[in-house]
Amino acid sequence: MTDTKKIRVRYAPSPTGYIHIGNLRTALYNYLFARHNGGEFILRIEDTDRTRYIEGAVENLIKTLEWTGLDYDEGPFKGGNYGPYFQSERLKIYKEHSDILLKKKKAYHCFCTPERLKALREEQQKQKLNQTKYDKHCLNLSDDEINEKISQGIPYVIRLNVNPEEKIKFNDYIRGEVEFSGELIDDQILVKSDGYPTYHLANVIDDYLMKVSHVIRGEEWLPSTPKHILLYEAFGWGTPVFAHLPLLLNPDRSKLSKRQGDVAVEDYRNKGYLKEALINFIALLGWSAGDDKEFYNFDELISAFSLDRVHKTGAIFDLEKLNWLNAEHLRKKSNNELIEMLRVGLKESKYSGLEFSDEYLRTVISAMRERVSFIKEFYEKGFYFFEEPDTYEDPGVRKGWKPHTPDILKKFAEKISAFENPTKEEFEIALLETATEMNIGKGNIVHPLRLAVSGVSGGPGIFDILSIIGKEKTINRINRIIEKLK
RNA sequence: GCUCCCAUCGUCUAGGGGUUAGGACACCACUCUUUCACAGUGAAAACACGAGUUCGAAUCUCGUUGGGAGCGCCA
Repeated sequence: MTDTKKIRVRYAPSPTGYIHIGNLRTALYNYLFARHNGGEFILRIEDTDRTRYIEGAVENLIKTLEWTGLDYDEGPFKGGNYGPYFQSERLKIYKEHSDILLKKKKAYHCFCTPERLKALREEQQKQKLNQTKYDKHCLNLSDDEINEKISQGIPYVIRLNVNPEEKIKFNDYIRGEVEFSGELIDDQILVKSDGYPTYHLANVIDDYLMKVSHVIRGEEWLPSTPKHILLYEAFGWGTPVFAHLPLLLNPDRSKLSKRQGDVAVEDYRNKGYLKEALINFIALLGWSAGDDKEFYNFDELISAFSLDRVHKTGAIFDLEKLNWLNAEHLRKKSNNELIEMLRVGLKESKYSGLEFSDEYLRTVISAMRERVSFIKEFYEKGFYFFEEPDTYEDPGVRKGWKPHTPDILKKFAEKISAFENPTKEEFEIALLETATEMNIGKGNIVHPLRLAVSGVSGGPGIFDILSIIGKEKTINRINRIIEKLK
């Protein structure tokens, strides 16, 4: 196997407890890129911050990822040839590699206390220096001094030794050539005093060892990419292709954040968004195939996706369009699929104690499917299919309810009593006859009748509603509204 | 503040030297429907600004302005 040319990408989240919607987009683009090109998609857990350990976060992350359908080829609980896939289990590897850097003098021990560092930063800020960065205070410690301090148990970190003279240039797949001056780059901490690597070190080592060909990540990493390049160079390794994705934005164009709405994938899941809609939507936030197609299923995305057509501008996460897409995807579902989904929703609703036949739900679905964007709307907008209306929408009452309306409705109730189990057509006949015999327009019956059976003034065709709820309930509800509006 | 990135309707975007600057969401109107929705039709809505290159810039170059991100023993 000529592994070297194989496309391998990774999604490398840190286990914060949930997946940020922006991270899902990053994961999706990695996934689509891999699948489109017959490459591999790796999941790696970046859990090197012990202070942020959250119980169950990884499981939750994987569960959410599974829900979205982004299946990975290598990763936690699945394995692969380049594991382990938890960074916390790769400490030995990082140690070996930081030793190499130390030996090559590309990195050095630093014994400065956090207090000194803080004071240094403040001093530099006060002097209005362009950049606050480490002053290489510990760079020239002799081997003896270093060993002495280590044996005394003085905590230390390992820093990258950056040559300020150097210019770092690289070619970003999405942005083209980007150049940084070495004098602005800090002597980045590579290994923390607890012995754990920082993101920068671990990320570079893992991407190299895992043979990652393309690093596709958010734009927020662009400024620290030179550090990573320097690291690849220090090890004498070639660099992967970097592709920095545009950010997902709040409505005020700042980076998408909690403060301004839901950012966790599970929030959207809990709100009843379809994974198909969410995936479709975020795929289009920063990428387009170049045509007018907007509705995609998963396979269509895989075949249409190309990194070349990812653009550079951040995109606002616009709920309106997501809602529309959700409705579109929902309407594409078969009745049987919708029955299943509706049953799940019903079980979590206030109607959980009630029993409904598939046949009943099917009729409700046909009546409502053009009117809903979410599953829950079947029983929220169409509550009158599941319970008696208790209140009556006010504009409907004021506009349609006249003094003689109760008589009209009573007449209609009489008419339908004559039928055993009236069909939609028979309900219609009953209404027609009522109108003729009382010499009134149909509207005088239709609207109050709708109000009586549903409590609201909008919804499916009146005869659809009547035939779904049936004769008994219709008559009961007519009597009830007459009583209530007396 | 410094570094880097970015700039087409309100939003997502197409278009990359010659276009009536196209589509979608949202909004509005009309049609259909005695309701609501769906659908259809239509309206309104954008190349941030200034120079330069060119016969000709939304498109190429530079600058300005604006926005964003990053500057941690977080990732």
